[in-house]
Amino acid sequence: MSSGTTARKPVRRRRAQRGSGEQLRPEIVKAAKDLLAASANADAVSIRAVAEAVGVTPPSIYLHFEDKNQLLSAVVVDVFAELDAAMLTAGEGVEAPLGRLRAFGLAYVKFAVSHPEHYRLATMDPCPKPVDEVDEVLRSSSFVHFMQTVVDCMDAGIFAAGDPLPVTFQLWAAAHGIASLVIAKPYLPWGDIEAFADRGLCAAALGQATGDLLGGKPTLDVVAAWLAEQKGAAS
Amino acid sequence: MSSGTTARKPVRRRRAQRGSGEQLRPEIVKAAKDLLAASANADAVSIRAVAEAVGVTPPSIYLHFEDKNQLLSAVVVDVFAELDAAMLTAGEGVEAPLGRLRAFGLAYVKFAVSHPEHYRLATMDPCPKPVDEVDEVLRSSSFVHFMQTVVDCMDAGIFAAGDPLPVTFQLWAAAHGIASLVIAKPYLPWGDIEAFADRGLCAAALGQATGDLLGGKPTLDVVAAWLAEQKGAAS
DNA sequence: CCGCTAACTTATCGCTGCTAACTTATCGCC
DNA sequence: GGCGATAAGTTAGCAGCGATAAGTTAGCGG
Repeated sequence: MSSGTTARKPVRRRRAQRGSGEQLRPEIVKAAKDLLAASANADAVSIRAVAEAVGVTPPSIYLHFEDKNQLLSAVVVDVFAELDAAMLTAGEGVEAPLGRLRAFGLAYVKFAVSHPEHYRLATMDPCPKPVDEVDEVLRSSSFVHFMQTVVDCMDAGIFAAGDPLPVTFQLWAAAHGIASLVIAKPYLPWGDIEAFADRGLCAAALGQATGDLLGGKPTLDVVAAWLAEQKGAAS
Repeated sequence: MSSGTTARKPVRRRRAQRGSGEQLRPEIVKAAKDLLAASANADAVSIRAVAEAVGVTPPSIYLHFEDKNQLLSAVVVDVFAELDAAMLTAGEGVEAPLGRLRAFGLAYVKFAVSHPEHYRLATMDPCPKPVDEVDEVLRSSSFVHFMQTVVDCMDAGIFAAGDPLPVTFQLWAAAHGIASLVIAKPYLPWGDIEAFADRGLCAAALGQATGDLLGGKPTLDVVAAWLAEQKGAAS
């Protein structure tokens, strides 16, 4: 009877058409992603929970993913695509390279704060992935777009010309530091998070540019002297 | 027979003295910490594994810790103490405030890279902790020492005088960004990690100081103009 | 209508965190 | 020495986890 008190699965999927077994896969990924977003702690995303959300029994998951890590990796790919879209939207129509860099960074942090569990999974969890993850990261859309903007900044004379990769890493680390710290310790008095992020990102870019001005790798004395000089000139 | 193939526990602790049940607690923490350091993935630290390492049965753990999270929290406290010690050692004898700041930051990143699983547990895992964790973080030794050095930098005129907390947060985020990203994506071509950290930390400090010079919260135009001006003056 | 097989299920294993209930060693005390 | 009291630690077991082996069912070609 339909109103039974047993915990029988309420909704059972119809079996897929003969050739279209693959249609279940994206549904599984979406269910896992939604489950991750809905529950604060990541280990609430169990194979069993995902299976029930999709309306299928747990072993069916393994017809589409080798193990749980592969499923989560698929979720991560999805998350990165979403992040890239958010960044592109934020940078749309911003002509100045430095402005676009800022827009990207702010969008990055904003995305992380809005989807903390997704961001945590994508960037903080020890996710054993396939071999060529180097390429997967370095060629991901968001990273490529970000680095291209760094190149634009170099062309505009904002950063010293050279290999954009280290600078991109530095700015990425700055954005990630803000995002991950705010996510990991949300109870600390950060104040307005967007303002905090803006200040940190601006400082990072400014610091990189200024470091270039001082000759790439300035000694502490040079930095201190320069700061004193600037301070004197400003007053 | 003593050489049987059964998985019988090889070492069984002697029962503790009557009043000294508490002596097991630090041993449990140490075992958990060592286990975490030895195994790459954090969930290899199971109650059963810890119990066996100490030479005790699993339920005995619960005589000293309410649950697994409490045990891990105790490990985190230990880790933070170790981090603070490392930072203090690194800053010892460095008189210049900016130099001490740099020494602290480098020691911070170095510690994180040397003890990735410890650092991950302490700063990246969603650790449900007791109520007043705000105080626990803000009054932890390492944070206090770090912020004091920021104050020293303000007194020395390196940073604009004011509330040291936001600046400390910013610099912490910079250090954490570098540390956590290097830990999370160790396969990326960071180059020499200490150099990368030095550059990022220097840039962060420089960026904060320069941001102050430009009036606290400069607009993009001001920043771009200032950079162009500096560039012109330098050439 | 039949057999093949893709798609999915049932049943189960070994593991986990955790708990209830039991045992044992050590203590002060007589 | 013997004796309860109780701290310290055990055995046995629960529910839930990821994962697998083996069975079942539905749809399609012939």
